[in-house]
Amino acid sequence: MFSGSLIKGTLKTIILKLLYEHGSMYGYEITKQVEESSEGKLKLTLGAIYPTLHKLEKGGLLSSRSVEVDNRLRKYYALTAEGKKAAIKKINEYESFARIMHTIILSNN
Amino acid sequence: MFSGSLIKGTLKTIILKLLYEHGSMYGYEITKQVEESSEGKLKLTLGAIYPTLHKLEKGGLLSSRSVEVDNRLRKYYALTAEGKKAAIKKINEYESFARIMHTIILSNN
DNA sequence: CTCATATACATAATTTTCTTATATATAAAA
DNA sequence: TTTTATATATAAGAAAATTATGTATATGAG
Repeated sequence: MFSGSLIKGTLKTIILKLLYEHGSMYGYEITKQVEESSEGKLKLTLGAIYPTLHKLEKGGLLSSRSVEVDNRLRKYYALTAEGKKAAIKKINEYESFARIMHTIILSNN
Repeated sequence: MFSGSLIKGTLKTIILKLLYEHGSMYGYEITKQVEESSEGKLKLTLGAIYPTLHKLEKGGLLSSRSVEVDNRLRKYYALTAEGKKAAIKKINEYESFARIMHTIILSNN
């Protein structure tokens, strides 16, 4: 589980990407999905997820609808048209950044 | 130049890695090196570099010596024995994190 | 000769982003 | 019945960066 700080700056990218692929998800589901696809190595904290979802919605990138399941509320989020553009942009930015980090981290000079 | 936030959490790793490969460097040199190897795409701010170098030194990972060159001070930093261990650890952590991000970001499900 | 740019360090104020703690509530399993 | 899982929300605090500011020398352009 990393020293922690590496997750910083990538949370929005992860959320946007997951919603881009899955169509619509709720907060708790996002943490479970990441935990699963990382084989338990990356655990997103809900205290970070929820404020970020709210912020993205306020910024017009997400829309939400609340659904009652088993007497519990679930708030499903989905990308708006603007959100889809932002998702693609963020993913490209991450790829570009990862390439640079690869150059720095894996070079021997 | 990324939305900015992606650099967060990777600064220490970058510094430790560069010092690991170059033996010893000064703050300004680190920013130039990163700018060059990223083809101008990644610019580390000196307002982040200097406090981080001080912090790493205080933490025992770096040692420093000041050298006067052209009537200007240069503060060269190098890894301590502990710093070398930390560098290797940080690099491994980054690689592990990058692998997970790759799984999440580049998957279609 | 002066002004912008480059070199070189340092720190303070602010902002961004995340962690940890707290709160509420239902349901199932031990 | 108490822990674990599901599900959301927010507040306090810490961590890490950006932006702004300050000092100082050197060089090249105009």
